Amino acid sequence: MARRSSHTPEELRQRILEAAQNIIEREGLIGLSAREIARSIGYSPGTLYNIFENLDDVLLTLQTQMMASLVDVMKAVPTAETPQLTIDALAHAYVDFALDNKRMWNLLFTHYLPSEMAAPVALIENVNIVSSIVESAIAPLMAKAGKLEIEVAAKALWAGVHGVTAIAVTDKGPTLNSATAHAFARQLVTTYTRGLTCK
Amino acid sequence: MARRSSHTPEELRQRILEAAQNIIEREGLIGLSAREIARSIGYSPGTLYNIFENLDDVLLTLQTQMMASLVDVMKAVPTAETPQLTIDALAHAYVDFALDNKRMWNLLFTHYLPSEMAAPVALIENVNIVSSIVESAIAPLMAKAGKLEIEVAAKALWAGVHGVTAIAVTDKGPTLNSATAHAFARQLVTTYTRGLTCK
DNA sequence: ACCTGAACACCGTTCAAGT
DNA sequence: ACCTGAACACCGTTCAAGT
Repeated sequence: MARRSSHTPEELRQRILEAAQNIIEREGLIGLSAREIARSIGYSPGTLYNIFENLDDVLLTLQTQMMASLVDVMKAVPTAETPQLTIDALAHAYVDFALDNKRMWNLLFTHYLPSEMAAPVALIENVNIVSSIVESAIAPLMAKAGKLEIEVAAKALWAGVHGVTAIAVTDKGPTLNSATAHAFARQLVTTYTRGLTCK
Repeated sequence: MARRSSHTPEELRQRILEAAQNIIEREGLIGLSAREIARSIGYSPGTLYNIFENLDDVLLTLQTQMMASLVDVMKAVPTAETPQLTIDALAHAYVDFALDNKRMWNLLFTHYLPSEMAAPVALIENVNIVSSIVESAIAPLMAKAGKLEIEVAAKALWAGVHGVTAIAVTDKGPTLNSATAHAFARQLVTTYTRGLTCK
């Protein structure tokens, strides 16, 4: 039986990705399965494997899309009056993005690829773009520093903001959680940038 | 069949935990299954459920053990000549611990509990102990600050160190990875503490 | 009391066979 | 060309039955 083609391959691709995202949002990674995706779009399990290599490929595609959205959000942050304010705005946008997409954002960092599978180029490229946005924002505070020094300073700070976010989204503690994430990110950014500019 | 009792319940408990840890170290969370644990200790799958509630219970117990080791490591860090050096040593110990136990350390933060299951008290307690160790180390730098202010400053910094570690252990980038983690943690600690003490 | 192993309701993935 | 669905080799978990 077969050849229903009520959907083009691209449509099918999108429906699979949407279905996967909905399942993850609803039940977390534990609830996700190839068969469940197939059920929810009304196709047989085999169809998934005509379009994607396997379930990890679906997840990897979702991660890539997510990272692209993050880059869009970060790029849309306007340059503020001072570098400090720009960095603060970037951190705010980053935390917001994570809080708005907790489960999917988590996916970006918690799903370990089976080692045979390489991360897609687009994903790595976008990680670098996020880095470079922060570097551009931090550079004016480090007039005398070299390129490498700026890169290190930016990456250390951003890893820090990432850590605040990572702990906040788990909502496990009474102190650092979703409700207070922005304040903690600001504390980190403020103190760190003061440390950079202060002798 | 049954009643072999070549092992006491406590022995069995330990063998299950060890087996689980070995599987995770070897194949990651993906390779872990109740049946695989049972096979590797030479018991039937059902036996696992005499000792643990389910597989998540095994994982949670492993997380608790891991967190207890981390606390031991952090407590063993001696107070150095200056608060900055003490904090740096604590960060170094934290990063080292994570690098020495990459997969298990990851477990501490990446395995989402099914929401019906509460984190064990011992686990939460130990998270608080780590916090308080950092707070004690940072307090001398903030003589005029209140208790709450110190807590926020310590938690923000530690979340930052955590973020550096989290990105480093994935070994995905050419810049911030296992080989450079210590340097990035130091950069963060140095700059942040300078920001704290500098007006 | 302790342990088994069959049973149930699931998985991911493949691929011959249908239209 | 596209899709199916049976098949294979797995899961987690339960629980009657055995010693």
